[in-house]
Amino acid sequence: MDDRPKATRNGRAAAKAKEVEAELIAVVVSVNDGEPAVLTIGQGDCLPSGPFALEHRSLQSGLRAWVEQQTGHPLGYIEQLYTFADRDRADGRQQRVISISYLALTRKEHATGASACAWRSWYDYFPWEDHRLGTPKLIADVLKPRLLAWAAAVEEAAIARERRRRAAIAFAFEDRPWNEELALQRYELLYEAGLVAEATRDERSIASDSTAGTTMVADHRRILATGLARLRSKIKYRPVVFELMPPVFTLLQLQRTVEALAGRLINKPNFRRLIEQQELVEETGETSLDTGGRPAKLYQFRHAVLDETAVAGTKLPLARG
Amino acid sequence: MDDRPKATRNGRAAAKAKEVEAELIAVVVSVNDGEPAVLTIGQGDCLPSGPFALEHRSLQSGLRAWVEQQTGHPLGYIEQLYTFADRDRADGRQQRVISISYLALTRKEHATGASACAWRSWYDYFPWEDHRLGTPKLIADVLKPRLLAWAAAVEEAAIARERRRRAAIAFAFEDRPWNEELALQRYELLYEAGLVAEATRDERSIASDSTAGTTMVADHRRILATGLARLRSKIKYRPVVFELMPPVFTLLQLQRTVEALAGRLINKPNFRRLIEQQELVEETGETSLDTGGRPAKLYQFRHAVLDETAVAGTKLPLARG
DNA sequence: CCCCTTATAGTCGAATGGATTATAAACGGG
DNA sequence: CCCGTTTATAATCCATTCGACTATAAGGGG
Repeated sequence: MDDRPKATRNGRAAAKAKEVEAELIAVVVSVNDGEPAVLTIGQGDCLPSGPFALEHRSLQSGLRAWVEQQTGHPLGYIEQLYTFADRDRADGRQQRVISISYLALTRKEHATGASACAWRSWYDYFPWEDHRLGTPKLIADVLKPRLLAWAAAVEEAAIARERRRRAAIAFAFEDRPWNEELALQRYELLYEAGLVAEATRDERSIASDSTAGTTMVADHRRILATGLARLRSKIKYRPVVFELMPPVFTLLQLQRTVEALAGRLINKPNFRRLIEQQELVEETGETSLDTGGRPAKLYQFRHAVLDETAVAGTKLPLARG
Repeated sequence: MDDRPKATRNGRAAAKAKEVEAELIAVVVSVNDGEPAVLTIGQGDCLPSGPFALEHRSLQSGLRAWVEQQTGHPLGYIEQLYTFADRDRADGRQQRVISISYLALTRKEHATGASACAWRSWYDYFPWEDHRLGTPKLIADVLKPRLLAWAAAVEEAAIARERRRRAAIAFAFEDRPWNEELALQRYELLYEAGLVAEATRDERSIASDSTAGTTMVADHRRILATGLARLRSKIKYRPVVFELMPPVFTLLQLQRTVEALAGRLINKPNFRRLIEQQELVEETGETSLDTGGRPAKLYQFRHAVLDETAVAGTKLPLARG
């Protein structure tokens, strides 16, 4: 008796074609001078990607190889995002494609040679996500009225109400608080409402007159939104920001980086207190003079904390620790 | 010019075989009378699984079909866990297998027909994870000495120290606090140290005399550990427990379910306060008499909270909300 | 009726977290 | 050289949260 799952032997689909093509796709992020950027190829409308092939030792190493080949950029920290399969392939082939997406954090610095790649700001693709200078006018002027119109366009009152509620939660209408982590829900809502060009393109329906943000190929923008949402969530409970920082930095530079990711401003004293009480950084003893005012102390990441995983914040009232 | 990623056209691997087999695999969880269970097939050594085939509309629907076919159990809530590919297939075929794993939460109640499946307790597979009745003796009696021996078995002092530190963090040695979310790290540590049978089996090395927990096929136990860790983490910030509860329940039943998942006890008054102030439940007006003591109020889940996603707990000191 | 069991409410103090104010140290212009 | 500007850094205040504990209520069984 072999030790493989029974399903692979007697399942009802065992006789049919089961082969699929597996594609690796990367959301490579860096932050430069307070501007979050993503690594693109083509006309800035495509994420680095390539098929998973026999010569790759693992999914991760396959991804690294493709990104390095297409952009000249070696990757450090990477983490799996999501695996998609329900993509509509326009060509008639009876061949499924599975996309395994990854989030990579890096620094721009590496020279990229002559590759046809470019760093583009996140907020080119999601202009409604940057709230650092206040709520973007785009939301009140364009998105809100069109989302409400989309809700009103349906017959049933219950569905219309549900649409309004979803829009209100995602985009902070009706005095709700803005939640930066809902980036993916916002993109999907705009897609449903036909407010991003991908939706009308996929549907082959009437082209929308005004659509928001720069378009990408296939579902790449959705994958980018997935990475954005994951990163905004993760910076809150894991010290991943430091993957985006130079070896030595000031606390304000660190704050600006987090603000760039979160798309909103942070209270300065409280941010410093948070960083210090978690003992995430240590002083180098040096100071930086090019701040314009009083010199700022330079810090470096305490790599030791990466292993002190034990400090995962509980949320349950556990008994007698 | 077509709109597909360039990589699929001119990559260096384009000429080689790129087809892979995609396998769907499910960790189906339920909790019955305070005992967490996982749905298995075979001799309790195999998770429900099957290949992703053309007739499946999506990964999720493919998974649902396989689980229902193999176990007769319809699935409700499911979420993607992780996609693996670096498995060693013993057979010599030059064919990669990608495993896409899912976590499903359900209730045992559904009649499962005559399928060859069984509910097994989590803690059969991970006996070191149940701390409800105190720290299992297994840890101090077996795992700790063998982990320390494994650390001592290496030449370099730095590596030995690193091994000791990893073991101490994962298993709460040296007065560290126990962290129930590290279930996956613990399994992987035991695998590295050769303390689970899968490790010695995969290595085809000397069989270990004493190994811990019930073995599973291939890497199924690792996938189960992944699901366990994910669920233990998720119950802290999303109301997923209710997927495991009957429509109506007492607060103590709810607490026992969370305790079963977390593998540790919870402070009763504080748990009640937490549930109530989050407004997760509402009274039905009924009471339950079969508690043994004073009748307990019956509650039901407020499904409205599922949409109030806005309450994602922040951890950054954001400015002026 | 007493006692045991479980349910439910309330209290107390430490710690956390958001907002604000105060002080220190550089620079540049008059 | 003083003075205003800019930025860094420290300290304070207060509301809320959270863990641990105590007290009271309401059923069943001997």
